[in-house]
Amino acid sequence: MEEPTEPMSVTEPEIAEPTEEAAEGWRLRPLQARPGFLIRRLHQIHVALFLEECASEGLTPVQYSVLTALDQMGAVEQAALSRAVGLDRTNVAEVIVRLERRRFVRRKLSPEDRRMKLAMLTDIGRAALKRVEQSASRAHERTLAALPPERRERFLEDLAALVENSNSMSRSPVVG
Amino acid sequence: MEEPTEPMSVTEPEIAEPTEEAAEGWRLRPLQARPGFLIRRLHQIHVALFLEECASEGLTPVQYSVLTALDQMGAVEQAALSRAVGLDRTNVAEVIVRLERRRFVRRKLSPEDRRMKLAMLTDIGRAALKRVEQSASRAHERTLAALPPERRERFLEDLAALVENSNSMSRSPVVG
DNA sequence: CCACAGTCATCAGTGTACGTCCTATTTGTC
DNA sequence: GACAAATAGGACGTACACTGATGACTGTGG
Repeated sequence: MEEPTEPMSVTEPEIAEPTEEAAEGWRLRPLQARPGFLIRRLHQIHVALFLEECASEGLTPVQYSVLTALDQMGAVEQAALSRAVGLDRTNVAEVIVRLERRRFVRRKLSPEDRRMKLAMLTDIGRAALKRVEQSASRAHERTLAALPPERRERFLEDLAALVENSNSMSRSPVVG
Repeated sequence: MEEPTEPMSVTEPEIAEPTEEAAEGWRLRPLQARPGFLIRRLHQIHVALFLEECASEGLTPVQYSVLTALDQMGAVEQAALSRAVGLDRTNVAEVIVRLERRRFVRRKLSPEDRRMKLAMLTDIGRAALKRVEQSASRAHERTLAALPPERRERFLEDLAALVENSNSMSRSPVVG
């Protein structure tokens, strides 16, 4: 893939001030080289890869996350699920509804606290999760394929550090 | 990329060798350490930071991208804009409608090709973009704040490499 | 000159993500 | 036992992301 019509080298002499650059010089970069843009694109790409790999089961990345979390947690209320997967709580509710329609998930009122509806995997859901795991793995693999293995680990560490550092941003910090 | 060489037994003995790990053992990691999860979270976080920083102008990251692209490109049709910002074409249309409602963008039929509606920045839009750029920069800065400066550059390179490599995934590959 | 393939915009439908306001239930406190 | 605070879930509205389908228009080839 060639350069986008030579967007004039970003590494020009005088912007070399690391402090300036780091501090707030993002607008000196072309749009396509800014962190927000790249993160959005990589997210788009991973979702596309995931959907392609998991087309047979028709599961989205988020649905897969919810199923995985339920598999690990057993019967939980939506709020706990929300914290575990870093999903907005209203969104968790919607995802659960979809999974319930497909009989992957069942809900029942908690006997202890009648405010709660506990969600849990059904056998059908567990089987679907099992079937899809290899595909999900391939999607993850393909997402990182461009990086040599030793660079991947470091990339994931950086990713984790950034997420950890700003975990409290976005309504649903992950508490797991 | 080579094949995952078919580990075949899904019910493998639970412990993984490092080689296995790299190849396709993503499901052996906790959900919260998998690439897809981290990428989704970082995207959530950046959006939240961006919205917080740019609350005064009420612009989203995508709207900012579209304004920036229009500023650089002049009057363009939606399809070209879609390719430039890596946004789905139907989504570009929606974003343009929102920006048009706020008088940031104007549209007119192309005199040459009456299939096209050319979108362009208004003076109001240009002024808003100018006002918001510092805030957008801060959002970018905060997103990467956890990484020491020398690590940031490498992280962005990796990010760019991954995006470049899978650019054709997702309906809207970015063409320079 | 007309049929046809390709391009551009739009519409309808699904899913993710978040905010805000609202109700039901539990719990802490008096 | 009454009542406010806290919490779970639901309802509604906005924005992004993609698929598939349709209609308008263009530039060809026959």
